[in-house]
Amino acid sequence: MNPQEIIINYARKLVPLTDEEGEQFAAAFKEQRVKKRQFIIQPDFTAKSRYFVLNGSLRAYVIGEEGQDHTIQLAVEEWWISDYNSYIFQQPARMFVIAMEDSLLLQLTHEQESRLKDENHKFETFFRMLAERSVAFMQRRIISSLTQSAEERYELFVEKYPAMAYRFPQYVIASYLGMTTEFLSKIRNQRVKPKS
Amino acid sequence: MNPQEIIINYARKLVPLTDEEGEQFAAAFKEQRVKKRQFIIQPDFTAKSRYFVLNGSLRAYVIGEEGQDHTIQLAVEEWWISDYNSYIFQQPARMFVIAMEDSLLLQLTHEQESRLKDENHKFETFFRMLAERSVAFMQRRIISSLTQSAEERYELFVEKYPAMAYRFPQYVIASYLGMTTEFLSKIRNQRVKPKS
DNA sequence: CTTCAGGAATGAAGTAGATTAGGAAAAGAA
DNA sequence: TTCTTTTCCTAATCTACTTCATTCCTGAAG
Repeated sequence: MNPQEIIINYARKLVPLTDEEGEQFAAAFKEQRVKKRQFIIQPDFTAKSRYFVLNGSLRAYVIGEEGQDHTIQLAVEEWWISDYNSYIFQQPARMFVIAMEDSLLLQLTHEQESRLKDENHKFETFFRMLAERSVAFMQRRIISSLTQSAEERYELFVEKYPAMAYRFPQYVIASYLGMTTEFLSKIRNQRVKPKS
Repeated sequence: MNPQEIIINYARKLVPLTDEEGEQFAAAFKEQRVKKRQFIIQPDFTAKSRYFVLNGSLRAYVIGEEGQDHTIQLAVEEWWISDYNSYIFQQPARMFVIAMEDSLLLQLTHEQESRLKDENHKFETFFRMLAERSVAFMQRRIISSLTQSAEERYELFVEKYPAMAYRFPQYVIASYLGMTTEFLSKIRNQRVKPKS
């Protein structure tokens, strides 16, 4: 499947599109290849685009006071990534977004997205649904952080996203789940051992 | 200002509406009075509506394994509240939503919202923007929970929402910020003392 | 006025998870 | 291959925060 087909297919999971609408939608995106460790978003610059991952993986993070990094979002195939606070309000970003592997992305600029939404009600609906899904996703993450222990959060994560749990290095998972890499190491090895 | 004017005014902060469109928008809502401690959403029932607060205050929370409650969302005048995971996907709720004071709400059912979005592109835009703002808001909360200590989270909260910080009982604020009421008490009293 | 319930304060003891510091593997790069 | 960098592990110590237990405070209801 080529990139255009993939993004059209994806969009059709949320809204029905004619072939013509599909093409119109896909035409708003631009393919972008990024190499491992390349940044696509950096603090103080406004995030002009959001990105859809065709293949590869990325990570959004912020740097805390004492230099530790905290993973805000992860993305693999068929996920979106950006600094949304920056993208939505077109304000300077706080986050880094970096490629974890050589990746192929579809870039959608804020302008192109606006144009799409103006052109066709269905595209507006699409982005509304996308945002609502993010809300639901983030709410689950907030609930998890409020109600669960580090170990429970990790188990839930592995259960829901087994592919991610081994694709990203451990320090990334740990900082995504809000714990240190040392502690995650402990949890992982406790889980394996019990062969009594 | 009457309830209709308030909600129209509110909507106009996000999208321009003619007087006629404003009326059409407001007509989709139904006023609802709730008394302190009354539930408007309960686990296992599907959240049929979302609510806009005209006056009063509400709180959404989940009950953890050991019976502690965790505040997921707070709402005062001009805020919205519901169990969004339930509302958006029309699935059984996990949360309680309860009135903290006698309150006056505008209820918008899922059906009425759908009708609005179908009738006029502008309403679809409105709800898209609402969802995007939630995304940004929740992202900030996630960042705060990952990067800040209990004390820092509280200080940020007081700074951004000073009105809420004293309107809600302390145990509510504490469980919203992810700490115990005892610990918040300690933080508060440390902050006041230093008169050296 | 009491009585009672919801909420807040305080302090002692316990613990989940962080920090620190060491080194061992993987995995790239040369 | 060898060198370098990145990632992971182990274990001891430390601390931010929880738990538990008790007392205090306030306002509303009788």
